[in-house]
Amino acid sequence: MASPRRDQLVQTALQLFCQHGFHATGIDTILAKAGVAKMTLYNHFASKDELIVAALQLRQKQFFAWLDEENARIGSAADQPEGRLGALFDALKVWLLKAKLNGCIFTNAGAEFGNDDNPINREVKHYKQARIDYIKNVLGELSVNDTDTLAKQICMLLDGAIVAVQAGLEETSFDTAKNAALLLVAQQLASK
Amino acid sequence: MASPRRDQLVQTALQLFCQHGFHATGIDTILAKAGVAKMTLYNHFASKDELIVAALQLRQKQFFAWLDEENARIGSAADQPEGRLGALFDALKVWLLKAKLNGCIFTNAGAEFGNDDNPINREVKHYKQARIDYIKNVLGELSVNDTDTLAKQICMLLDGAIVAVQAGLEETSFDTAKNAALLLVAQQLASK
DNA sequence: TAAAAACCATACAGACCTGTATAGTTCGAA
DNA sequence: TTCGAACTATACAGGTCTGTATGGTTTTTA
Repeated sequence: MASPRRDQLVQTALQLFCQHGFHATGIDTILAKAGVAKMTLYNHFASKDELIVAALQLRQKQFFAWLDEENARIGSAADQPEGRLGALFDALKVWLLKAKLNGCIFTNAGAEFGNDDNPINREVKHYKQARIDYIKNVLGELSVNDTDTLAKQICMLLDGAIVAVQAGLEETSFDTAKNAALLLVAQQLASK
Repeated sequence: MASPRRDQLVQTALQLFCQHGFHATGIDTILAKAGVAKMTLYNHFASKDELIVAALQLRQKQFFAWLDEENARIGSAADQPEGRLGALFDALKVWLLKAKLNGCIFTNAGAEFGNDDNPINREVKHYKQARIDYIKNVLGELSVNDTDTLAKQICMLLDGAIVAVQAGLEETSFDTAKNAALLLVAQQLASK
């Protein structure tokens, strides 16, 4: 399954899909940039859609690995609930403003591939749910009530901020979202 | 400028773009469904991109006209701030769950057309800003401080909920977003 | 060292895409 | 009734797309 050519393909594909979208990125463009022959691609993947799924899986793996690192780093530096979640938001802002990143690739995939039940959309759903679960876990350590609802609201604020930045509104949207998230957390802590 | 054929084209295009996205919807598909000849299209529009812009403008016009109606209807029924904003959210939920609507077409357009400065993205940005301004105006009547930040946060929650539903998560996401919005408003009112 | 697996380069099939060319048709207004 | 504008129908140019066929080359493995 694993192979240097395959990895090269998936990484290049992910990068190009992020920049230009899925339909707008042709197989030949990916192959040229990756320096891989077309037959090699179709030896590893049955179709372009399979390559897209692999690229989404790679992104998810990268993202949560990065999130674990950041969380560990923050965990030892901030004990206060607000500080911890706030630091996570700050880290996410850096991640999301990374060069040539056009919004959230999972949101973008959902936009491009209709609302039917296909492997790509399943990957999107899986990512969004995993992100909620991750935040829920962080909140759980903070001993807050109704972590499920709160985690969902935080993720909504995050996705909303990404959409706003992608649309060309101010990059301070991330901070605005962060403030809202902290207010919601504070309210939960107060009502406990 | 106005013409029955042109209107038919833009309406049909809007519907198909909503369902299947922009790249995935070909000119011929639109023409067949609209029952219009290809030369008629290129007599009214210089390119497919111009048709896309026209479709986005139509959607924006429809949306704000509908929003005005709902707002007027609500305004006479609910005087309480929470009731009014909550009713708006409930109305938006109905609008957004309308059949065959795959997320927010403006968010989708932003996803499909990179992050360069083109007429399509300008339309997206214009819509997102107009929506913020509208909410800000509603909040203004409620005499709340810092309406700008609050309006942006509410719009983020809305876009986040749309993304969540589009990804296949629960439709109750709208209610979860609504609750968060109401909490944020209540907090503003309390701290005044 | 010999066989097997992975990969490369090129060409191409077949479909679909946007946009144009051309000629005929409907239909309202002067 | 005649002129002109808007529309239709069809064909096609030129490009791009995914995916396949074929045959040669490199690399790994036994």
